[in-house]
Order: sequence, then structure tokens, then C-alpha cells
Amino acid sequence: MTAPVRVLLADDEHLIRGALAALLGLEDDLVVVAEAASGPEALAMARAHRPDVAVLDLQMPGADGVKVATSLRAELPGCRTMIVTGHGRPGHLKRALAAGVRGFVPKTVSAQRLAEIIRTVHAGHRYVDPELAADAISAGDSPLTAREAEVLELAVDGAPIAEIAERASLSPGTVRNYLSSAASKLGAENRHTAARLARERGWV
Amino acid sequence: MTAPVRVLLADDEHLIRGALAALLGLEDDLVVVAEAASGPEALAMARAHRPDVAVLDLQMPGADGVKVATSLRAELPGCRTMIVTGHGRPGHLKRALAAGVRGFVPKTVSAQRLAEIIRTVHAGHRYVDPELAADAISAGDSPLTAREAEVLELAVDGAPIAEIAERASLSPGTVRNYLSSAASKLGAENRHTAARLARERGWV
DNA sequence: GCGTACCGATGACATTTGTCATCGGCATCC
DNA sequence: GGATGCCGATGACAAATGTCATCGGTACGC
Repeated sequence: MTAPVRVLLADDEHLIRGALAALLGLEDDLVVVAEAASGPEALAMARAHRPDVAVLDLQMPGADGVKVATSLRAELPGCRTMIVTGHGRPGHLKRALAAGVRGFVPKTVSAQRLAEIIRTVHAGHRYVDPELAADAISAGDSPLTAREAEVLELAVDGAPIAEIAERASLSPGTVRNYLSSAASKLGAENRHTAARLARERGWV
Repeated sequence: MTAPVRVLLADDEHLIRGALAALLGLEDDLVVVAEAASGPEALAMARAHRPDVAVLDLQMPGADGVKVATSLRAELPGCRTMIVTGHGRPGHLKRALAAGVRGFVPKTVSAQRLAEIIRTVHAGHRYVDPELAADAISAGDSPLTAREAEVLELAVDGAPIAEIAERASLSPGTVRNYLSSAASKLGAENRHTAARLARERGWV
């Protein structure tokens, strides 16, 4: 028999992380060598334990799963990464794949299934949840330019244009233009709905 | 030895539910008698299996944890309910307690701890996570009147005032007045940030 | 070189929104 | 009965926002 797959588990919800570690530990070809509750911690644990596969939650304090995956890819090329997420937004999948993530699954799968997918990923293959993939395809690519997305992101919390302009170091008029064009591209009536839509689709 | 505590587990994320069931099952004074992935399903399972304690996720399809708890209180008064949540918003805690929920914990606790809390709740006591309790207290009561809250809720997705007015069957001018007064009470610069704040605090 | 697209900005204009004062109706509490 | 507070509305005014045309600059591909 070959050596077991060394797994790193990163999720800020202790309840889930612990439970998952226990369940995956039952599989005799998997061993959880490290756990982390935040993005930076995940990176540190990965450096220290050099896992074969890193299972990362998408939403974590510090740095989200995709950011961690990006760093891991540079630092530990031999470590495969996969993302587990509660609410999968289309754009995240695309970002994740661009970051070299090899597995992308929702938390609605069973632990049994997750174990299989970890093996798949470890073997060098890829796995993307079919439903999330379909969503991503139907959502399509972001029609927004870089600045449009940037400005829209600053608009998500409802800040007035003056504040957005200051934070983006742009003229208020320019900000209004970008927001207007972004809203028009997204078919939204104003920047607030536009920001919400873009966020839903993972475009910001 | 007394009979084990019969537990119902409701969470839409299979990964977590399954893992949790496995971990709690290790405690020899707890037994998971039913699992559910949605609000209505949780109710049905509770009717069928009559658990001692129902552990409900706050966010589930169909009906959220608090709604399920309310129904359970009416139908199965002997069944204690508790809520587990990822992101605990102050207002939810208040709603939950009003619904007769006896335990309220974030998902950052360990399974070990959760098991203890289940026992505490089963024994007839209450348990509220100290940090969530502190948040709830510091957030205080909603300063909003009924209509202000109602209109603010319709504003969360960034709809223009005309649409809000139509959906609330109010004059646009009235809507503007309510939104203005709500925003002022919340210290927000505009209705969008006001809506976000109110939602964060669980006031809508 | 030329066309195209993005960036950053300005000005003008219409529309939407925020703010305030004010009104009548209704319920509640003292 | 009077005070208070919420409800629903209107009008008026100022400020913020959305929309459009236009400009110069830069980068990229053909």
C-alpha cells in the first residue's frame, strides 16, 4: 500500500473543521496533518507540514481560500489545492481555477464524497461540482472593465460617490461615469443593484 | 444510566450535518435520531421521531431555524430547540429567544463543546454564546418603527423609491420620509447604508 | 499607421433622492 | 380632555446621482 494522502484542512468554523477532520481520519488512506482557522494560519501550517492536498474554505478571515491557493501555488507547487464553499458564486469558481485550484465543491456533498474527491485531486485530476460549473457557464464572463469592477467594489456598502472617488483617487465625475456604464452593462437601475448583482455573480 | 438524549440535526450542508452526526454519535449519552436538510423537512422529521433536542441551523432553505423553532414549540412542547449559526447577527438572537429557543451558539465552537451544550439544554437550562450575547446587548433594541423597518427591508436590494412605494402600497413621498428618518436614526448617510446596517444588526 | 478599447476627466442636463415643514387621522397613556 | 407618537400624505427645496457628449492620453493588435 502507498503512503496516505496528507491533508491540510482550513475552515474558520471549528465545528465543521473538527468534524471533518474526524470523518476524513476514518478513511485509512487519508490523514489530516494540519488544521487552520484563517487564511494566514493556513499558509503557515502548509509551510510547516507540506501537505499533499489543501482543503480550503472559501470564506475565511484574513485571506479567502482563493488567495491562499494562489500563495500556495507559488510556495508549494507540489501541493494540490481545493476549495469547499457554502454558497458557491460563479465568479469564484473562475477565480479559483485561474489560481490553480483543482477541486471546487459545495458543502452540500457528503464527507464520503469529499474523500473521493480528495483522492481524485491528489491523483492529479480535477473535479468541479457539476451544478456550480453550470452556474458559472450560464453566468458567463464579466463584462466589466478593470476600473468598473474596482469602483463597483467600493460601492457595495452604499458609500456616496464622493467617498468612492476619494478612496479610488479618482474624480467624482469619473466615478459616476464608471458606475453608470457598469450599471448599464449589468442591466441594473442604479449602482446599488449593480453592485449587488456583480457580487452575486462573483465579478467583484 | 439514564436513556440517551435523542437529537434531531438540521443543516442544509450535508458535509457539516453528516460530520456532526458522526461526532455526536461518539458521545454515548447522545443519539442522533434524525437529520434534515431544510426547514420543512426538519419539522417533518421532528414529528416523526419526537427528539428531545432539535439542533437547527439558522440559515436553511424553506424556513429558517427560528421559524422551525416556533413551529416546534407549538407542536412538540417537550422538544427543546437550539440554534447553530455561522454568522450570528444580534437581532437573530433576540428573535430566537422570543421563539423559545434555549441554546444559541456559533459554528466556531468545537463538537465537544456542542455536545456539552446539548446536555445543558436537555437538562432544562439555557445557553447563549457569551460573545453573541455581548453583541446583542451592545446592539440594543431597534430604534425603528414598524413601517420604517418594513420600508427599509424593501430597500435592501437597492430598488429605486418608486418600486419600493409600489411594493409597499405607499406614496413615494411617504417612502422617502420613512427612509430618511430611518437613515437618520441609524446614523447612515443614505438608505443603502442604512439598510445594510439594519440587516447587520438583525433589525430587519 | 490606423482602428479600437480602456483610462481619466469635464461640463451640461434631467432625474432621483434626502431633508424639512406641515397637515389630518388615529390610538394610547396620563 | 390633552399630550404624545405613529401613520400616510403633500409641497418645496437642496443635494446627490444618472446620463450623455466630448476630450486627450495610452496601449494593443492588425
